[in-house]
Amino acid sequence: MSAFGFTSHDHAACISAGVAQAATACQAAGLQFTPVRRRVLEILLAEHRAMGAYDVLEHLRREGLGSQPPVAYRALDFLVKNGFAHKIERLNAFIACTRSGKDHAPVFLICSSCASVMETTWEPGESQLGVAADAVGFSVNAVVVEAMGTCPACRADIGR
Amino acid sequence: MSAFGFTSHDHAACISAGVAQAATACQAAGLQFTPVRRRVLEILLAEHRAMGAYDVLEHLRREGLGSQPPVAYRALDFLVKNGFAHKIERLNAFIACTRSGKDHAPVFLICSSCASVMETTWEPGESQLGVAADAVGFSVNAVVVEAMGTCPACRADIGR
DNA sequence: GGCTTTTTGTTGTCTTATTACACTTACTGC
DNA sequence: GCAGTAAGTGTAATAAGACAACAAAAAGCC
Ligand SMILES: [Zn+2]
Ligand SMILES: [Zn+2]
Ligand SMILES: [Zn+2]
Ligand SMILES: [Zn+2]
Repeated sequence: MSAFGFTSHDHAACISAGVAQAATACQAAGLQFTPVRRRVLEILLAEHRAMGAYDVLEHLRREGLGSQPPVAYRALDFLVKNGFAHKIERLNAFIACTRSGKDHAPVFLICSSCASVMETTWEPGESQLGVAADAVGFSVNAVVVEAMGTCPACRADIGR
Repeated sequence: MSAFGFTSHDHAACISAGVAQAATACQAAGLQFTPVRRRVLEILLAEHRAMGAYDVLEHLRREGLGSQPPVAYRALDFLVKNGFAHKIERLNAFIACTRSGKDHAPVFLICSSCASVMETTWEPGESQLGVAADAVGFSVNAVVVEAMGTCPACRADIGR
């Protein structure tokens, strides 16, 4: 059982679709979707939670796909750079992108109780951010929005 | 020379005002504004840039105010917890708050070329974020918005 | 003064991330 | 197919960032 963001869904399909999507995108862009990279993406997709690089490495180690930190970091860098995963700065952790393919400004809702993460998007242009940036002559490349809070499941637990 | 955010200003006044502001607030709240804490705030205020905990520690060390990491981390934690400074997650670094006192949702414009940071604010409620969070039953406690980009000064340098 | 709470000093350790270099695999042009 | 080049992997070592734990000192309180 798991949650897409916080709502239930067909998670097995969710994983295979994510991998297939990435495979296609790599194909199209002439990128090498190597075994390690594929596996790391699967590992991230397996949980809608942020995982530390060393958590990922632990999986790889058990499967004989690599045992030193750079193996995990390199795969994660690849996934992040090409938009298949995101880094949650606040947690020093990584998560598979659920809107892969589309160019998007991600927003993360992070449960501080169970560490599950939901990804959504926004339009930076519409906000005061764009206005404020323009006003001082700052040109924005990338925006990170991370909201800490409590997910529905954990709120229910607290109430119980 | 320096920049308030990215615009020029009376920086000496900017520092003393920040410290005085914090001193008053601590007084009022019954908090101890100890020498180390004061000094760390001054160090942060001295530059409108994000400084790592170990950068701060280096200053303290030279001034004989402490030499071990916990000294810096404790002072920084105090300042962050009480709203006199913020942590820039993206940089693992800290910056003095320029809107101290007011309860605010900070937004940071971070220059990836020179690491200067400008703080501005927004209204989370008005945005899609609040809407999206409400829709899935997620309750938001704190929001971090960090925009990477290029500040006016660095844009000028590039153009040159 | 005596008691409690807060802050500081210090040691040690843990987590996260990167550098460096040898080696292998994959692509490219012929 | 095969050299030459670019991209990716294996491994060791180390840097950078952060915190737990405990003893000593200082501040607040009665
Ligand atoms: Zn799923
Ligand atoms: Zn939760
Ligand atoms: Zn200033
Ligand atoms: Zn602030």
